[in-house]
Amino acid sequence: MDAFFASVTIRDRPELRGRPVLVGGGLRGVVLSATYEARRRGVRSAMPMSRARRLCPDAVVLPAAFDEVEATSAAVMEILRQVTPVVEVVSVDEAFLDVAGALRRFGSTTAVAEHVRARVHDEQRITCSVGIGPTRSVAKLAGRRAKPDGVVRVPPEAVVDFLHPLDVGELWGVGERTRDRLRRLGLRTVADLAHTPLPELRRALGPRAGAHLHALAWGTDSARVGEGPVAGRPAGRSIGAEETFGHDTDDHEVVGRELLRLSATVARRARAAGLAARCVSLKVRYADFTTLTRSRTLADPTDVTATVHATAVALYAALGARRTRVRLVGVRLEGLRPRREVHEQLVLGAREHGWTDADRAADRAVSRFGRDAVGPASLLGTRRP
DNA sequence: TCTGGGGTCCTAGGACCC
DNA sequence: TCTGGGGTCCTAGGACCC
Repeated sequence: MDAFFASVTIRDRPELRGRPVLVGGGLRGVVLSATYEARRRGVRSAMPMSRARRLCPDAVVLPAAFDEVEATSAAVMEILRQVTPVVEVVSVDEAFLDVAGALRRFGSTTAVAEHVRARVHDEQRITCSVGIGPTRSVAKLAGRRAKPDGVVRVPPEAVVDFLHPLDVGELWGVGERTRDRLRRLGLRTVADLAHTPLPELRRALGPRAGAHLHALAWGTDSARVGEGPVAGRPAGRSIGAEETFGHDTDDHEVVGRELLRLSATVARRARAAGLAARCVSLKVRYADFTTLTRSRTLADPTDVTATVHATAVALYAALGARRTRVRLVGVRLEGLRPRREVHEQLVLGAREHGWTDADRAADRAVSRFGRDAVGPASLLGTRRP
C-alpha cells in the first residue's frame, strides 16, 4: 500500500488531497505515515514529528485512524487471498503472494498485479504498488521501486543487473548498523557484497547473517512465500505494550501505575487469544535514551494481570535507583503457549476463586460495556501519560 | 519538543545436565 | 595440578522491519 496510514486517514477528506499531510503525533511522537507531497519535502516515516514540522511547516497533522486502517487492511488481504491462497502477510500494509498457481487464470504476473491494483483502487479508493520477482527479496525491492501507484517486474534473467547497482543499505534486512559495518569493510553496493568471498562475509557478520546477505546479493534467497523468517510459524511469539511518558518522570508511583496499565493490557490480550506466558519482560528507557530490558521466567505460565504486574514491578525494583529519569516503560509477555495446555498448579490452602476469576469477570464486563467499564482501582481518574 | 509502538530473530555467556 | 563434549534453558542486548 502507498503511504497507507496517510491514504486511509485522508480518504474521505478530498479537501486535503494534494496537500502535505503527516499522520502520527502525540507530544513526543514520530511520523507514522506521510503523503507524497510531504515526502517530497524530505519527510520520512519514523522521523520525529518535531523535525517533520520544521521541514514542512504548512503540513496538516492528523492522528491515525487506526480502526479504519485495520478494516482496510483486512479488506485488501481478502482481495489478495482471492488471487491465491499462498499469501504471506508481512504487516498491516504489505504481503507476498506466490502467484505460480494463478497464472493460468490471469495469463501473466503483470496481469495479476493490475488486477489487484484495480480492485484495491476501486473498492478501497487508495493506491498500491506491486513488485514482481523470482524471490521474495527481489519482489520486495521491485515493489519499493514501483512506488507510488505502479508495477515493476524483475524477470529472473534480470535479477543480477537489477540488484548489483543498488546500495547495500537497500537490501531487505540491512539496516543502518549493518550498512555502516559493510561500509567500513569497503562494501558500498550490492555488487561489492556479491563479490566478497563467503568466508570473509561470515567472519565479518557472523555465519548466518553473512550467508544470508550473500544469497540476497545474488537474488538466490530460497525461502518460499509463507516460509520467511516471520511467517510460517504460529503467530504470536510475544505480546507487548509500551508507553513513552509525556514527560520524563522519577515518580515511582507514576511508573508503577503505568506498569499496571500495561500489564493489564498485555494480560487481557493474552486471555483474549487463549494464551499464557512463561516469561515477563520489562523494558525501561531513561531520559538519555539508554534502554534496558529485564526478564523473569515464571514457574508456571500465566495470563493473570496481577501476576504480570507483580513480576514487572519486581523487575523494576531490582533496577535500583538511577540518576536519570524514566522516559518509557514497557511490559512484554514471552514464551506464549495455549492456555488449555497449561495445567494449573494447585496450592494447598489457596482460595477457591482468585485473580483468574476476577480477570475473566472483568473481561466479560469490558467486552459488553466497553474499555472503561471496569479496571484496577488505582487507575481510576488517571489519564494516560 | 529530537528520537513511537508493535513485533521477530539472532548472538553470546552462564548455569545446568548427562 | 587438571579440568571433554553435547545439549537445553535463561537472560540481556542488539539489529531490523513496518
